[in-house]
Amino acid sequence: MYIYDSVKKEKLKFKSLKPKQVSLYVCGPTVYDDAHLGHAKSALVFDLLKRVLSHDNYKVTYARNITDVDDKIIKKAQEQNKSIKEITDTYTTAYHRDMSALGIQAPDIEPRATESFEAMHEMISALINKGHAYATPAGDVYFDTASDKNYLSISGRVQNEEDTQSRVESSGQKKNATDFALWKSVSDGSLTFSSPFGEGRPGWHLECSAMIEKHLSDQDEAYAVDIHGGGADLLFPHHENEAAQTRCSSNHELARYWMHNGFVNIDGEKMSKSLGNSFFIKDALKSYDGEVLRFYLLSVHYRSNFNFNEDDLLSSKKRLDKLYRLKKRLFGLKVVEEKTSFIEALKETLSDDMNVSKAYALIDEMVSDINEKLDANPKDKVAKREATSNLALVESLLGFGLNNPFEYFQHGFDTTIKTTINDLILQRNEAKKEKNFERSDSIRDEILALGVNIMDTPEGTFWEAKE
RNA sequence: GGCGCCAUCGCCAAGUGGUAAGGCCGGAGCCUGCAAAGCUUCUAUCCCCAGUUCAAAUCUGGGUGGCGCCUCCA
Repeated sequence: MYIYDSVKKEKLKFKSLKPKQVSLYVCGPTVYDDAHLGHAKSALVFDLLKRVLSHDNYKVTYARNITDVDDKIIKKAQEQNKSIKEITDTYTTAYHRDMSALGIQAPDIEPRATESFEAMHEMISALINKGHAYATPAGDVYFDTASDKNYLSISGRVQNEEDTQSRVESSGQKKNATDFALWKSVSDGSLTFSSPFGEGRPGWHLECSAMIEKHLSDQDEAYAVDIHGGGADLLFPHHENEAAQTRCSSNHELARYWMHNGFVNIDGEKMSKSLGNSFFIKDALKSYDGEVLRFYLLSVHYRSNFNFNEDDLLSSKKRLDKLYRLKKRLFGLKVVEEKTSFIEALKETLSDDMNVSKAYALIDEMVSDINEKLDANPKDKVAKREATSNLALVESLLGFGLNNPFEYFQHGFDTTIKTTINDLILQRNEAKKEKNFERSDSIRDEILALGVNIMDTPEGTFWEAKE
C-alpha cells in the first residue's frame, strides 16, 4: 500500500505501527444540518481506504466522530425552538441514513463529543501541568502555541506576526494570536458542561485529540494513530491544533500518515450556504440511485477537487450501466471465487494511493473483454466464472454493482408503470411473432414515449429507464 | 499580504523522466426484421517561453490562467 502523506507531501510506502493492524481516525460531521456532497466525498474516500486496507489483510479499526457540541448546533436549536439533543439526534440519524444510501459502511467506532468529556478534561489537565496551556482571568483555557516548538509542522505554515495579528481577532487575554481555546467559559445558561476548569464548553479541536487517545491510541507507540484523515480545509487550523494538543499532552505525535481529500464544488463554485448552492445528499438521492452517486463521487482521485455537475454525473452513470448490463448477462449465476489477473490488477491499482481512475479503466476493459467472449460464445463457462469472480471483487472492494441489475435500470418507476410497460412488451412480442413489424414498431414507440429503452436479447426482451 | 494546489482530446479523467490509460460525445462497420444493447474501428504530444537531459506531459526558472487555506467548514 502506498499513501500520499499530505504533511510530508510525498507518496510513501505504508507501514503500520502494529503488524497487520491499522488505526484510522477521520473527522466526521458537526450535526447541525443535513449532510451535503462534501461530507459524502470525505466519507466515501475513507470508506474506500478501509476497504482497500482490509483487502490487503489489515485489521482496520476505523473511528469517525460525531461533533455534537457546537455553537452552530445551539443556534439551530434556538432558531427552531428545539432541544440540543433533538437537533443532534435528528441530524445524526439523517447522516447515517445518507451515508448508508451511498453504500458507506459504518465505522467501527463513532465517538461523540458529549460522551468524551472525561478524556478531554484529562488532556486539558495534562497540558496545563506540562505548561502548554493556561487559564485566563475570564475563565477560558487556551493552548499556548508558543510553548510547542513543533507548532505549524503539520500545515507547514510560517509564523508571521504582523499578518496573523491583523486577521485574528484577539481576545486580549491570549498570550499569542494563534493560541486556541481548549475550554471556553460559558455562563449564559445556553449549554454548558461542568469541568475542573469551570462551567463551559470544550474547544472544537480538543475532542478529536481526546477521542483518539481514548479509543485508538497506544501510549507506547510513537504515533497515536496510523492514519488521520479529513477534508483538505481541516489541515489548518484544525489538524495543526489537534496535533499540537496530542504532541504536548502525551509522548507521541498524532498520526503517522495524514490524508486529506479534495473539495466538492458545484458547477465550478465552492459549495456554501451563502452562495445558495449547497447540495444535500438527500436531495441528490431523490433523482439518483445512491450507488450512482457513489460511483460518480468516487470517480475522481480523492486528492483532486471534484467539480460536481449533472452532465458529468450522467456520463459517469453510463459507465456504471455497462457494468450492470454485464451483470444482466450473468444473472443467476453462482459466484465461484477464483483468482484472475483482473483481481490482482485491481487490488494493486487501488493500493497505489487509491488510483480510482485506473481502477475504473480496468473495470471497463474487463467488462468489454467478457462481453466480447460472451458475444463469441454465449456459453463460455470460463468467461462466466471469471466474470462473476471479478464482479464480486468490484462489489466488495469498491462498493458498487450490488443492486439487482434489472431493478437498477428501473430506478424511479413505480409498479403501475412497470406493469404497463410489461404489458406493452408482451403485445409487441406477439406482433413480432406474427411478423407484424408495423404494429410491433408502433408499440415500441409507445414504450419509448414512457421514457424507457427496450432491448431484445436471446434471454428475452428487457427494458431500461432512459438516462 | 502569507502558505499551497492545479492547467493533458469537444467534455470527464489517469499517467509525474523513456516516447500520451479509460469513459462520455461523434464518425465508420459487425450484429439486428428495424432498433436498443454488445463488439470492432477512427479522433490529442500534454497552457506559453526558456533551460537541464541521450530522452520531459513528467525536472528547473519565468510567464499566463484557474482554485484552495489563512474565520466555522468535509
